[in-house]
Amino acid sequence: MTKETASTGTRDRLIAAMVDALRNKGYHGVGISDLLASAQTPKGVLYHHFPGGKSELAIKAIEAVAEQLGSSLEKLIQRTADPVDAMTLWMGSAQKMLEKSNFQAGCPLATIALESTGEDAEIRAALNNAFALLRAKISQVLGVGGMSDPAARATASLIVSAYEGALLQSRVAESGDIMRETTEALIGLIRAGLLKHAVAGGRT
Amino acid sequence: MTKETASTGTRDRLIAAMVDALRNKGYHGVGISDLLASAQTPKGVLYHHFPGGKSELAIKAIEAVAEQLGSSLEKLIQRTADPVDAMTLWMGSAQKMLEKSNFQAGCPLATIALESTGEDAEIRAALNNAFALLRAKISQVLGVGGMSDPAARATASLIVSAYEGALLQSRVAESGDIMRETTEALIGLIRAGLLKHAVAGGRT
DNA sequence: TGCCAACTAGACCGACCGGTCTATAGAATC
DNA sequence: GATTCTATAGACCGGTCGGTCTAGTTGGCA
Repeated sequence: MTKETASTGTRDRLIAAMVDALRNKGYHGVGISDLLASAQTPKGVLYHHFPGGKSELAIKAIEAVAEQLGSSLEKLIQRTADPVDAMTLWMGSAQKMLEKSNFQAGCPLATIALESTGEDAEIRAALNNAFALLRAKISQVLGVGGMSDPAARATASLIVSAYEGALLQSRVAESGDIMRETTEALIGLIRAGLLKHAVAGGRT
Repeated sequence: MTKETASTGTRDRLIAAMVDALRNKGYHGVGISDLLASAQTPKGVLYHHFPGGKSELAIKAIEAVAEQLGSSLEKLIQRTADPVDAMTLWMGSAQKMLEKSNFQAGCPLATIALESTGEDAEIRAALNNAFALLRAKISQVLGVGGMSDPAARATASLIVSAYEGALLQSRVAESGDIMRETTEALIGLIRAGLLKHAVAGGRT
């Protein structure tokens, strides 16, 4: 899909600008001119690389985020023995990014997810793929940690939900407290649940 | 704050239109003309009732949502003996609304929360109040259920996070599955946690 | 060297954005 | 009955939106 021509640079810069914008203001919050300015690019270039315009750029940005998010999650997992520790680190790193940006930069997927309507079918599909990938990766980790398949799936959904919801609340609170509390409660409960399973032998 | 004049009707209709819009498209996704059309109102009326324009209307809408959300949560609590059951019902009712709207109507607070930037200080303050109220109400319930204060606070943060994150994912998936899984995992873990505390006598 | 494609560059456009302004209708006050 | 205040009504405005179009520039290849 990536064209591998001489100047992938401009294209990548546009995608990066869109990702950044999605993090900070959302899809409808950015204008084309903002994107062009932050990518240091004139207008024609955008429609050369993305004939579908703003929405196509957004889709490519979503796909790029999914890819990057997936691979960074993968790396984290390989580096961390305990899956629950890995999840704690994951939440922590998101919080760190939020705090470093002075509570501006959230998840690039979340904002456009809420802005999208039923008519934005392609955008929603890309987002759904991204979230599904995220859940699958986390679910897989939990499975390795000894959780049954349906339990791992459900817990993965909870983790991603908590992640997004906590980022959202921390952003408007302009404080990391909510995210810290959420992580603490989530991880605590998961550990307690695992312990109980280990003791009770998995009886529900 | 409410003026109690003859025609609060128009004012309320505008607020309702904004709440609806925030649910479905977000703040930047709606135009003034959309709002006026769905409230069946000419332009001058808006700036008569809300001199601050679109953003003031949004703030009033957020406050209205907070109030309504708080009181419906209160009612739910009074009707439901077990606090954890109440939370299950709460998640369930949000899911029902989402499904009934064909996965268009999410939480009116979440979208504008992510769209807002540091410059939208008043909007963020209103949102932060709303979320804080939500967490406080839930925390209080959990306290009644026998949880220690810091644990109740943290768990309340987790519940609100899970609620928002699950709605978000379900919306783009156009399926209630994620929300169902999230609720299942969340409630299951909380029950297990309570059980463990009851058995172990609260040792962490 | 000449050619062609990919890419860069920005002037230009109609539509729509949020917001202001003036005019009017209706109720309340004297 | 005149006046005043609140509310309704919509024409109007400058600015910005996303998008199109044409012209130049560059690099690879025959």
